[in-house]
Amino acid sequence: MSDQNATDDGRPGGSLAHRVPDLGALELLLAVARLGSLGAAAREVGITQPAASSRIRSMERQLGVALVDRSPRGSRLTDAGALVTDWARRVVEAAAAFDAGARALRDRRDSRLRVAASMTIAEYLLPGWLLALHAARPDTAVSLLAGNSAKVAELLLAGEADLGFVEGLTVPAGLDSAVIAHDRLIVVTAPGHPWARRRRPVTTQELAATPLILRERGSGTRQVLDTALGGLARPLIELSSTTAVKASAVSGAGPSVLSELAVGEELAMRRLVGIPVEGLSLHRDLRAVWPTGHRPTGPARELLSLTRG
Amino acid sequence: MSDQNATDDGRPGGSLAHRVPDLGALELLLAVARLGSLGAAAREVGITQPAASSRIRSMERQLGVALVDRSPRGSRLTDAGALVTDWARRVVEAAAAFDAGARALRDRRDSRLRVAASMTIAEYLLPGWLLALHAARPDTAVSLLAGNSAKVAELLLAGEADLGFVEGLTVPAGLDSAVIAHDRLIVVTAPGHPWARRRRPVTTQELAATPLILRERGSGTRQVLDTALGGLARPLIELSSTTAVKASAVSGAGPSVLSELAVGEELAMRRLVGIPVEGLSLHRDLRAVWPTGHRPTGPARELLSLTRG
DNA sequence: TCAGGGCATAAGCTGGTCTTATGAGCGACC
DNA sequence: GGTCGCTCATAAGACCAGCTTATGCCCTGA
Repeated sequence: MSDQNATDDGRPGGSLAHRVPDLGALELLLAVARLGSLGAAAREVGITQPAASSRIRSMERQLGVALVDRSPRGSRLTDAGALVTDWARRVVEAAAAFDAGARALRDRRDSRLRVAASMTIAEYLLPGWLLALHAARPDTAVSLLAGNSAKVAELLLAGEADLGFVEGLTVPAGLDSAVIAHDRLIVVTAPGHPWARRRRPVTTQELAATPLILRERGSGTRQVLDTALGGLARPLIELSSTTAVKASAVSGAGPSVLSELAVGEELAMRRLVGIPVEGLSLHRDLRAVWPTGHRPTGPARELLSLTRG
Repeated sequence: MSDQNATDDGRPGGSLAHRVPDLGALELLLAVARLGSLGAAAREVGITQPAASSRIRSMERQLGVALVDRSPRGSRLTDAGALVTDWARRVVEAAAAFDAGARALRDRRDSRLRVAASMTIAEYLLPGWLLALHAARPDTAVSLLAGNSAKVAELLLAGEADLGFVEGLTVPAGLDSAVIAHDRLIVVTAPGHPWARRRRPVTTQELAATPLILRERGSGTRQVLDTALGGLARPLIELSSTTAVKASAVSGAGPSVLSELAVGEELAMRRLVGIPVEGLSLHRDLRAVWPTGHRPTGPARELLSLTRG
C-alpha cells in the first residue's frame, strides 16, 4: 500500500485524499487567515480551540510546510501559508458549488423555485448561480431537474418547473425566452498535438477535413458544429458525454470541439490548448425559458436577474 | 450547534465539510463513473469492495440523492449521479492543484527544478503548470519560492532558482525573458452595483474619477493601473492582498480593478461582474525569466514549453 | 449446472478528531 | 505590581467513521 497505484490519468500514486487536508481543515485555515487567531477561527467553525490547534498542526505536518506564525497575541499566516490558503480557497469554493448543486438536486419537491436546466448549464453555470442566489436570498429553497431541451420544455409546460435554461439554436415551442449569456465552441487539442504549435490559425476547410473527437449526433454541441461547417464534421470517435470527450482529447487522441464552458479548467491547467480557427464563428446563445405569457416572478425573477450580465 | 453560524461571506451555516463528501469519497465516485463497477473502482483507489460499497452508500445518504444504479453486472451512474460526478470532478481538480502546489512548496532543497514566481502567478497559474509537468515528466521534483519581482531576480542571480516567472511592465536587470502569456486588468463590481446594470461602457474619465478598491501603491496591479490612467487612480480603500480586495469588492464596497486571473472564478460564480471600459487597455505581460545568457535547459526548458501557448 | 463477477451484510479493529481540563506566555489596566 | 484577559499548547479519555475479513445472494455465460 505504498504508492503502487498510479491512476491512468497520470496522477501520482497514494490518492489525493491522503495528501490533501480535508475540507474541514481547509475551511479552518481560511477562518484563521481571515480572523487572525486560532481560537476565533475555532469558534467560527464550531469546534474548540485545542481542536483547531491540533488540526492546523497536523495539517502543517501533513504538508511539510509551516502555515501560521503563532504568537501570544494571535496567529498570522506565513508566506507559504498565504499561498496555501489561496489554493485552499479554490478547493473550498469548488466544494461550495458542489454543495449548492447537490442541495438543489435533493430538494425535489416542496421548494419555492423549481429549475429545469440542460446538462451543460446545470453542470457548469447553475451551481454558481445557486450560490449567488443563496447569498442574496438565503431562505429560498431551489430544486433542480436536468435534461435536454425537450425535457426542459416538457417540465415547464406541465407546470413542474418554474424556470428553465437551455442552450442551442432554437427555442422550444410554447416558451418565451431571454438570452442570458453566450457560449462559444472552441477547437482544442492536447498540448502535444501539432496544431498546438503552429502559428497561423487552422482554416475552416482544414477543420472540416480533420477527424474530430465529438459528442454524438443530435447533441447541442454537435448540432452547432455541424451547422457551422455545413454538416461536414468528420468524427474520429463519437462519445456520449462531454466528460468522455474531454478525457479523450486530453489523452491526445486528436482535436475536439467543445464549449468554452466545458474546457475552461482544462485550458487554465494546460491539459488542453485552444486552437484559433479562421473565419468560423461557433457561437450559441444560452437562454432562460418559461411558458409563453407567464413571465417569471418572485424567486424565479430573482434568479433570472442574477444570470444576466 | 444548529446553524447559528452564518459566515460573513454568505455561506449557509453548518460547515461545508459536514455536507460535502470528503475527497476520498469523491475520488471513489469518479473511479466508479469511469470504470462502471464498484469493485473495480475499489481496487483502483486501493480499498476493498465492501468499503467502496459502504462509502458510496453513505455518500448517497448524505446527499439524499441516488448516485449509482447497482446491478448484478455492474454499476452505472444515475442522471443525478452524472451531474454530481461532474461537480465532484471540479473539487478533485482543485485538490490536485492544491497538492501540486503544496508539494513544490515542501521540497525546498534537492529538487531538480527550482522555480521562483511572483505571487499572482504562483497563486493562479503555477499549480496548473506543475500538474501538466507532472503528467509529462512524473519524476521531476519541483520546488517553489514565491516573492515579488525583485525577490525573483535575486534568487535567479544568486543561483538559488533555475527559472522565474514575473508579471509587470519591466524586466529586472540581468535577466533574459520570454513572454508566456498576457494578463488583463478588469474593472469589476458586485452584481448589485449600478455599473453592473448600465449598457454603455464606463469611460476612462469616469473610472479615474471614481474611488476604487485597490491594492497598495507599488503592487504590480496598481502600477499598471496608475500608468494606464496617468497616475490618477483614486483609492476608496487600499488593501495589501488580492484576496482582501476581492472580498471587499464582492461585499459591494465599490468597484475594483483586478487581474482577470484573480477574478475568473468570481465572474463565473457571478459574485463579481466585469464592467466594460472604453478606450483603456489594462494589459500586462507575464514573463518567464532567467539569468542573461543561461538559457533554460532540461526540466526548466520543459516547464517553459508547457507555459507557452 | 457450475464458475465467476457483481453487490450487500455483519462483526470487529483502528485511527483520527473531538471534548474537557489544565498550564504557560504576553499585554493592558487599575 | 498584581490581576484579568487574551493567546496558544498539552494531556487524557470518548466517540465515530471507515477499514478489513468473512460470508451470502444474484445474475450471466460457458
